[in-house]
Amino acid sequence: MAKRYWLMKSEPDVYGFDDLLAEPNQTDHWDGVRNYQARNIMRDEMKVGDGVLFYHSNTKPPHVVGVAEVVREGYPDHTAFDSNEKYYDAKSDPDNPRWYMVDIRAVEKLPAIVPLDQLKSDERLVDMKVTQRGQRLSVQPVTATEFQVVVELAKANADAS
DNA sequence: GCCAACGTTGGC
DNA sequence: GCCAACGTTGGC
Repeated sequence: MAKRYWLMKSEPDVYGFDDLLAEPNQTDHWDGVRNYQARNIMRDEMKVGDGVLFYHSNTKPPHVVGVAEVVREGYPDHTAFDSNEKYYDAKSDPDNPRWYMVDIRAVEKLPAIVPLDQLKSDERLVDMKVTQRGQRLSVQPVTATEFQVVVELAKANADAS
């Protein structure tokens, strides 16, 4: 399977790219996803080595901030089993887990952020889910081309500033 | 802070 | 299995 690419959303106030950079080995597990579509992607589709665009939502402006990679494939999200956890789900049984997560490692913080407006205005990115109205999926696929374009936009932004 | 979009829940 | 009610996401 060729390397694939994904976009993962997080609210910077909750868990931002800098938090990932601060982790040992710049690696952490992506817990707390409680959406079946996103779960399926993490459980079934994300593979070690896949590229990830790290996106900050619910901030002004929303933007892509960095690049990460998948370092561990889907495994049960243990935070669903612990009633002390914010993301506890009584319906997820350790013998038959409902929720899964992956581990990602920060690869690089982009030299400049790429705001959502810029993603929307680039004709090469019109099919990106994140640019489409009402698209809330927190883990979504992107194409190799889209991934590359976003990285290039970040570099161009840095050069222009 | 608002609210549109969308996912989930639960009564029937 | 439908669908109304409700909760959440997330841009604006």
